[in-house]
Amino acid sequence: MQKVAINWFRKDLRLHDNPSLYYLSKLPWPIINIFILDEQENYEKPLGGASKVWLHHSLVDLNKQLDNKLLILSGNAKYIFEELLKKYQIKTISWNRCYEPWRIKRDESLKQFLEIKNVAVKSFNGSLLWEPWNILKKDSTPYKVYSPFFKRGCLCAQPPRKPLLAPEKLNLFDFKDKKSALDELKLLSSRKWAKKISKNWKISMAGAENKKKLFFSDKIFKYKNGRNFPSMNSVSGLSPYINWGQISVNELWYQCQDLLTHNPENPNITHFQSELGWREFSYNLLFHFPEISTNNFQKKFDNFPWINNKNFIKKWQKGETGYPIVDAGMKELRMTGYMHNRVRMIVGSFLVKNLLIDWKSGEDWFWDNLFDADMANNSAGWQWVGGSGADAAPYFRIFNPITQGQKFDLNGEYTKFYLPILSKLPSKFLFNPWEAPIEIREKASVFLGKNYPFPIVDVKDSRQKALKAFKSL
DNA sequence: CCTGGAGTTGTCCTA
DNA sequence: TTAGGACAACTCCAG
Repeated sequence: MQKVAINWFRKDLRLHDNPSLYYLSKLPWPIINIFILDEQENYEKPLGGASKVWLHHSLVDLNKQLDNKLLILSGNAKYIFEELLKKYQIKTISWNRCYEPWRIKRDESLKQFLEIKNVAVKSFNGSLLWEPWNILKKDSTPYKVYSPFFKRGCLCAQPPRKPLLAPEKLNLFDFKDKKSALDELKLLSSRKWAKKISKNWKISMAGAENKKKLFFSDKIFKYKNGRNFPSMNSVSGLSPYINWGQISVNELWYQCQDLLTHNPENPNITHFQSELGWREFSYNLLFHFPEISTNNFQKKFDNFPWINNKNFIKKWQKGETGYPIVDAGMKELRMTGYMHNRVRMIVGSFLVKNLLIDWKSGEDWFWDNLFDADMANNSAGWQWVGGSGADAAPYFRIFNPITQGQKFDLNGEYTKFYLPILSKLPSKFLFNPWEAPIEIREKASVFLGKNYPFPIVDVKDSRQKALKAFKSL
């Protein structure tokens, strides 16, 4: 039997700074590169629609980079490896670690199974700057507050791993009896929507590299403040690439370190690093408190009197709440598979604190529609917005969608782009069109209840209701 | 065990 | 028009 090594690609779809692949490239055996669509092993949260679209294009690209020798399969990983063991003498199987609770469990039992079969199993850290089990307080319990987690925990720990280069030479095993092609995974179930949301993205390693270059050459120097303004395009936009590993956070981290040597203590650069720190924090929470993806972190929220009005959920999803900044955000999500961070907070606050809908409904919708849908970030983010999370926003912090619009979308560029129907409205009324005199609305061809909805709730009333409900906990 | 300071992202009212 | 304080109290964390 042919001796081989297997590199199992998961959420590390890149050749550079890939510890697992790098390791195998130094061994004498030809490498079978494999990707397994294993979402059916995660009953609770199978991949969302947008994630599948991103994955599809990513796999096309990765396969190309690997000379068309990527083996793409779908199903239960254990059975798949069992089959491969019948055909090959597998010396080593190696992968980069994932941190979702279901994967940790699955990988553990898989490791045992493979070791019994005399396969050497290796796993590496390819996606976190610090391993969650290494960042603990002095009493060796995990952190629950971001600032000490990052400042004391991360920054005082061993510095992150330095990035690796792509292996110079890869001895790729030519897998002749490919059974499943990418198309059989049916990742593009709705081609029309898939096409629409992919339009603004180059979903490939080259696309990732471009976006990264663009960010580091210029945008990062306005990051700290610019990131608050959705029309400024000052955010990195790297999250989907980070999610699937086309970009390595270690590379980002050390690129920041490099920049910092020429721009010491530049607050824009350190701010971006601290955003990477938030990702670490989310993973830290998910690792130490795996229930956060389904349960309120603060138990008292289990008694919260949510009003799970289905009609409101629908309107929120479609961007028909009557609050332009909220609706624009929800349209951005459906149109591009992405939403600006500032707007994520606004639509999140609105769903939870004005519509009184459980954060899980929001989490589900984001999971299905975001290219960067990531279990750790998504649950931690929503619990933060909802007030039920670790170190969450205090309950009285309720965003006002009118004020937020006026403050962060000053000239309405963002809102008008996603809601062209409002483009002729004077900025004074852009975020509260129902308060505009009827003549002004008519002149701008805005007909409330016809081509743009009336607000579905009153923010003042609903704010008071939310405050009361939170107090009752 | 005790103590004190601090805690991503806001809003509203009042003077 | 603008700046400052109230909003509530609790838990986390380090010394």
